[in-house]
Amino acid sequence: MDDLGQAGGTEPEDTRVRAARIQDVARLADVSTATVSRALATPERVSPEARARVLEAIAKTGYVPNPAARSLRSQKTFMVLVVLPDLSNTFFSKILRGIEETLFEAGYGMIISDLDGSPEKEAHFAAFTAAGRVDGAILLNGHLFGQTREGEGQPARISIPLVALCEAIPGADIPQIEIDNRAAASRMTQHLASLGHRRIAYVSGPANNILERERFSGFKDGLEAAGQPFDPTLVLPGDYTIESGVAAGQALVARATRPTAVFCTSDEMAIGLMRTLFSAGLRVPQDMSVAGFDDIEFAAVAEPALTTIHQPRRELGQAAASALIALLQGRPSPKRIRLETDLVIRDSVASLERSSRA
Amino acid sequence: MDDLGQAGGTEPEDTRVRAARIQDVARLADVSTATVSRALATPERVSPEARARVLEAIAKTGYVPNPAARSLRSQKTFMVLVVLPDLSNTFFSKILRGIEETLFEAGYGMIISDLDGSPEKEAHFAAFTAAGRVDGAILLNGHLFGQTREGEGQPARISIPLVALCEAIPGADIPQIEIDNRAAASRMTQHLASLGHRRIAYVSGPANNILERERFSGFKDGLEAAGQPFDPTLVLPGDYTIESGVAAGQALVARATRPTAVFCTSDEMAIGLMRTLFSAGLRVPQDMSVAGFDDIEFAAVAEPALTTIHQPRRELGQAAASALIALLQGRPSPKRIRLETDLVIRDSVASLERSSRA
DNA sequence: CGACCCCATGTAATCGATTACATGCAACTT
DNA sequence: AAGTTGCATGTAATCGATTACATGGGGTCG
Repeated sequence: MDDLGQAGGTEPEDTRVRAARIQDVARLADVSTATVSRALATPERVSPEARARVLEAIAKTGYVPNPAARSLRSQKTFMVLVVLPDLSNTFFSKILRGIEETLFEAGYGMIISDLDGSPEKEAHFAAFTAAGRVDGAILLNGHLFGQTREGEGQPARISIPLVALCEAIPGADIPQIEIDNRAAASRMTQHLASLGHRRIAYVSGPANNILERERFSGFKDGLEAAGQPFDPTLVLPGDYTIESGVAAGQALVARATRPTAVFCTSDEMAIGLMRTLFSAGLRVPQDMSVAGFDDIEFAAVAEPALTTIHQPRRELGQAAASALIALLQGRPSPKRIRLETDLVIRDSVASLERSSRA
Repeated sequence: MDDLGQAGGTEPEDTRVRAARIQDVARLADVSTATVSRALATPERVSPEARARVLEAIAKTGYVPNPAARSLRSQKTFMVLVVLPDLSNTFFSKILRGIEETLFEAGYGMIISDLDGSPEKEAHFAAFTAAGRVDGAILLNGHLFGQTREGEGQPARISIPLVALCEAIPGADIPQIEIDNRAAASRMTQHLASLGHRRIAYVSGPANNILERERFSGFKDGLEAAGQPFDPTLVLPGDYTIESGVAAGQALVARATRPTAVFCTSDEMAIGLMRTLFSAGLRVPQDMSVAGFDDIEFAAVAEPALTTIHQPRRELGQAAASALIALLQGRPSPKRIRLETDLVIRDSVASLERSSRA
């Protein structure tokens, strides 16, 4: 309990001052605390003179309302929880930015929870929301809280407004903001097929992941639309990370007959996979075409520049935040928002000239 | 004010229940609220029987202490603000993860503020901390709050524990967690020089940025150590982004006499710059060597794989969070922590065989 | 000119947990 | 046996802002 030893102690006088309270402002402005509160919340209900005195007193004292007190009384925190599976994944950063921007404009703060695949953390944050520590949450992880241990002495569930972003949550009756993963994957597959590719490999996302299921369906849709049979041996497991792309590349390189094109369901995997191909002496797209998904910043500057599906990440974040804010303010929110994707054609996919007629 | 229209309304009964309060628990366990509080905060000060009854009641009601009330009374929020200049920058994501992990283990939540170069946002978050909404803050943006408009009716400044991460804050008497940017830049420069490079270009970070100043000093140190003169025409402006790397590449390509090596002070710029070189038909490292800084995930899988300075990003985040937690708990914290960097040699830098003897 | 209304403002209850202080009881000391 | 100590527990003040309700004064209407 030794208080000393803290960094910051060279200044002679203790600058750590007690924050000004509403009472201090009230006294200085010679009004009651109620008037101060009203001057801030409902200025039109306070006389101009009183308002002016209050504002002056606020400026003089540097008063900022104590959020804990305000929150205790009004049962609002002006905080939103953002739940995501992996904070260090590049894909999320721009989405987060979109969320943060929009929340900020509406006066909300953002608390981030990186689940990191840990059920304990999930339980913790479930309790966190239940404790009323946030007004709402944006879920990027594809499922609701507490779906784990059901039954038992389940206490009264506190439900706060939720919004699902990117990974739709099947059973949940909450706004879902997403792209049409299935259609996008189908489109990319057909693009590859249209360039003559007959042996198209698919590097998947994590099993049971909703995005993966959608994209995989889209992949099969695309093959079907192109009149091509689905070959399970051309499906390689992945989990959207660079490393899994590298591993998938190694698996492909080791094969006797290789696909002519690979559709990776994330750019990170595509970039990792290309790396492995280069190391093995293969060229992209001459020896193998590679397509990605997401259009992260590095897709455009990869070598070769990556053909991929563009996701409006910032807009996705903004849309999710807007939907949540609508709910928080008691306004209706659309149940499902689907933002448009684009097929971005760059240099990693080539037309298959010869031997395209198998 | 129409309440209807909200998503979530198919269930017949309203599941939104009032959360259990400490009084509910107290009544159920047949003790006072003080005992409930003590059973949680200081279990050893409560009889085993009472404690058991309290815990049972808590389990039954699903009680979670109201953080607003707790915070109001105890003047603690168990929240930490993380201030960063650009959330969508890849470099920060792993740092954030390190921070989040460590904070989480200590029971702290993380609020993120992406300043985005906006003074308004900065002012907002300054007020935010002043309002006691967080117990401490980790600053990744290289300066303290409120250094903008000084003077004026500066209200009593509330100071909370702060920690500077990555970008040291010159005057501030707070723990600084960083790497030795100057030494690292010098090392890379000497590495390039040792491979025979005599014309080494430097792509800078934003002007006035402390990192930039350090790295630039290191660059000059390195040249001096290698016995090379500093040539201002070989300094190209950048701001750590991919785009600025692309721009720097264009500037280089346009030159009559080009450098044989380029030291980019971020991997993102290096990757962007390489992209431009390829587009211009130049090869890396045969025609020009390129070095980066940071060792982000994509550095290892870039083509060619990027020679760079490795920063222990996760550890940096963890160290900053640990230092802050120490301060928050009244323990001393070292004023300055410098984590080790590594020179990671990959394929983007080559030895200059011929013409190295200028 | 009296009744009524509205507006600006003040008073005080309230949100829910923490904790200083008070109390009562049991065990121990001399 | 009286006094002391210490533990478990309860009572109630407290944190700071919001807001329902009360109040008083000025204006309007009949």
